[in-house]
Amino acid sequence: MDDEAPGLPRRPRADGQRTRQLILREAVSLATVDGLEGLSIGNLAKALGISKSGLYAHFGSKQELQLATVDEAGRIFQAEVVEPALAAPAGLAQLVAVCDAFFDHLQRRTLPGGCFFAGAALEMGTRPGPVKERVAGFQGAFVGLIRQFAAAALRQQQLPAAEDPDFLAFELNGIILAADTNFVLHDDTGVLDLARQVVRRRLGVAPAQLDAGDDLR
Amino acid sequence: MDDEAPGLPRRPRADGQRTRQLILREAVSLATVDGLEGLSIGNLAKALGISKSGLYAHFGSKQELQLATVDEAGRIFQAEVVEPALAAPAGLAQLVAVCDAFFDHLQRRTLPGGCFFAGAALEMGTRPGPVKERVAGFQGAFVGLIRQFAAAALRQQQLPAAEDPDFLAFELNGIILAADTNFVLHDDTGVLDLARQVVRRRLGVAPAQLDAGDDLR
DNA sequence: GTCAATGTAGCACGACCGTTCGTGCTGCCA
DNA sequence: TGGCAGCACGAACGGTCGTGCTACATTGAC
Repeated sequence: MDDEAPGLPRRPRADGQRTRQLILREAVSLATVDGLEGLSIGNLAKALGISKSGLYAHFGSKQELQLATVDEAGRIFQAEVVEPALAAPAGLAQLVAVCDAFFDHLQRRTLPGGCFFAGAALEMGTRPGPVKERVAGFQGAFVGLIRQFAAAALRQQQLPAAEDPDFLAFELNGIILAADTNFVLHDDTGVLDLARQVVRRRLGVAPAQLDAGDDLR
Repeated sequence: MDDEAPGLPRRPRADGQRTRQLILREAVSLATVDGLEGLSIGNLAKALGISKSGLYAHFGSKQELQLATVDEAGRIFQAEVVEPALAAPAGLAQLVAVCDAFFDHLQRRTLPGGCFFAGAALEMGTRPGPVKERVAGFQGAFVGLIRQFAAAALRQQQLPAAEDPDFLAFELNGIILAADTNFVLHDDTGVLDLARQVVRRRLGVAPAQLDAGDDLR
């Protein structure tokens, strides 16, 4: 992931890495609003209160900044969506949990422009290069995770035997994308409630208590 | 749709309207690659072999160009997706037809960057203004159309009575978005075959003959 | 405590952005 | 057929883009 050319012994200082981390957090946020390509060095530096060249010292080029931003977005997604799902019991519950974690992730508004990867996938899909490949890698890994959950649920006979893990993963990924698109477009949390119900109805589990015990407002 | 400020009696010439049409077609194509915001006057003019100012005579501002581009994309979508679906018999067949028409639309590669509205919705969702509103209008109308088809199929008892038109429209819209995202990202027509199967399995109709009689290559 | 490495700033560059201007050319209607 | 509005052009505006360069401040290791 964070490979470095071994010929250049770059030994970053402690505060430098802290600044780099702050830059990347802000970069992920801005990228969900302006896009990964529309993310500009000047805007990013202004939002952080540092100079363009000060920022530029951390990343040799805009493409390196984009790659590091994708990785940072992956870390956030891992912490906010994947890990909560992995904490759920394997099988059908995990399948529901990963969708709910995604909807919670949106509702929490960690990122101002919705899901980073949904936007980045459509934006970079038409721009071949290492950035697109990295985005595609994360997206493919996530769909693979859902398929893995679905296969486990099938093995535990918590789903009809006629179900197909690939089909199911495709559908659930679609529900997730539809939720993100409609949420971003209409800024209405009711979309997320609808999505939660759709997931449960599709998987044949009992509807959740949407108003009990969640402090997501 | 094509409203004009009534204070200025603009009486366009025939060749002017033809040029304007050529500009908009190219604008829609470029926008699916560079995004609606990344679409630049200079690039568009260069692609058309005309000057920036010559192009600018047709649209007073970039926003007007964007609005007209969204409308043109809507016309293309209407002709390529909606009208073929409307030609199918009402009910379940229409529900399948609208999805198939969308997948065909992608496979035909009318636009180089996949579905215009899928990209525009995610891109403009974070940018309030008239352009976002117009995109949201088209997107909402399309989901409404799917729901209408679903309701008709339910009325004709071609679907289980437990199905809900809103839920179904949400799911099918999701399948469509997943198909577009994966197709754009991986440039693999196999994704579209998978999507066609997913739709049929979900709706409980017989699998299509994917290789018989379609000249889509 | 010294010193080299690292972090940040300021400045400037060429290119491109959206936009405006002045100026011809030309299809259309009176 | 004359006149005029629509069309297209080249040039230029102020800004911002990504990207370099140099200079100074800060830091960590010896």
